[in-house]
Amino acid sequence: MFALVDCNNFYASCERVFDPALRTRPVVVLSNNDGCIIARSEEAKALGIKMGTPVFKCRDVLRRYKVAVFSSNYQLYGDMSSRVMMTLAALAPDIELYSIDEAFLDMSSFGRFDLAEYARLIRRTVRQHTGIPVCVGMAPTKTLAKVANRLAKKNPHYLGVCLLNSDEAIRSALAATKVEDIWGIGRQLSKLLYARNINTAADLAAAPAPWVRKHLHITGAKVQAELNGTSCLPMELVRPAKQSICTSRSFGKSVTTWDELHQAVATFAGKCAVKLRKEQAVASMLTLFIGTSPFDDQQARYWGTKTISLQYPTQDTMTLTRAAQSLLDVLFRGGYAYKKAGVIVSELSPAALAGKTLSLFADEAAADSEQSKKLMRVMDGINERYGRGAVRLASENAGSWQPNQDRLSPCYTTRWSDIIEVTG
DNA sequence: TCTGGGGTCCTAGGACCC
DNA sequence: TCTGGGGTCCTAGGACCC
Repeated sequence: MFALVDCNNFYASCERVFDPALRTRPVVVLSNNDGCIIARSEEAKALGIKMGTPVFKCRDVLRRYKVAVFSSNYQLYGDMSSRVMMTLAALAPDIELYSIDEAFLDMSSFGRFDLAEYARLIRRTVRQHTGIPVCVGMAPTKTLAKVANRLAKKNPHYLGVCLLNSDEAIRSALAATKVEDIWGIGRQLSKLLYARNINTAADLAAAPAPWVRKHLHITGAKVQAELNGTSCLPMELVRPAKQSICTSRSFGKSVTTWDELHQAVATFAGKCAVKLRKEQAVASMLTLFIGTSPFDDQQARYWGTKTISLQYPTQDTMTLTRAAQSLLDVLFRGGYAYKKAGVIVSELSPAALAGKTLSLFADEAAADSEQSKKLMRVMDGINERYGRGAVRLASENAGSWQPNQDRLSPCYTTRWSDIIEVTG
């Protein structure tokens, strides 16, 4: 048996934990540039506010119903997430951290427990330790546990727990689930399935396997097998090493000058370098992309992307920044209103192995120098202690490209200065 | 006026090898 | 007239997830 524990309306719930006055108000959380709605409390959902709606399209509703609106505060959500996960890890030994607000638990060794009762215990404990409401779905495969969790969320009388442990329970759960609500079946595949009159999870489970293999490929075949009770997706107890790392942002205002774009690109490359060092990895490739708004029909459009392979695998801020900026020199075209840019580092390998193979060309460095490593350690140490950006490259400048974040809540759990009242 | 960010996996097809 | 068989690697693009 697998359990899927999923936090309810996670970002909205995080904001609520620290402000009881919000408990009776609808709450929404916005995307990075305060552009779209990416999390909604139940009350906000009831107002008809859809996931991903641009804020400017629902401004009236937000105002009329006094909806509490927040910029996204990933420091807060990340910290709340680790509290939830630590609580779960104490309740079940084998846990897979699936996303910021979800975890799978391996329940196979809980045979002598009343699973429904244990699920309720999980729910109570997480609520008590963190203030975050969660739902628990349990079933013989991960995909069925997802189905169960969704039912627990949707039907209030389940009281946040749904256990699928009999053929009968599984059958009726599958019949009550549309194909588009199955984990692994997205928009395109749903369209294909509906066209074949395969409408529910029960229909998909019963569809001819060769047809599924041919049209939904190997991933769809696994989904079908999992719906039929054959577990194909094992627990991943250790997080696999990252294959790529990306830092990208939409700009608060359009950027037209090379200078400002240069600053943004340096900042994104610098953030990638920090993430690389946190991952203890080095990168061999770097990609830069820059572009105009895809929504603005009045302005000329441009989208440029270019990748280079680095001379040697690196995690050095200056090396990566120089590489990104050299790509910008190639990609930049004057006369456009740029709205977005990003840096991706890829071909990652463990930093511990870097430089262990000799360069073919003896006079070229094959890895970051000791000096570079020392400098990066010091930079990271200072920024850890005094806050992000306390020390940085001069080229990483703030500018009008910075995203809007007008409604940011305090970092209640990670920053003293945000919660200490200054009384003079 | 105003539209997110960060990932993974799979497949098809081309280029190339012997 | 008749023109093989069996592979690998790489990349772009599409699909999915949260």
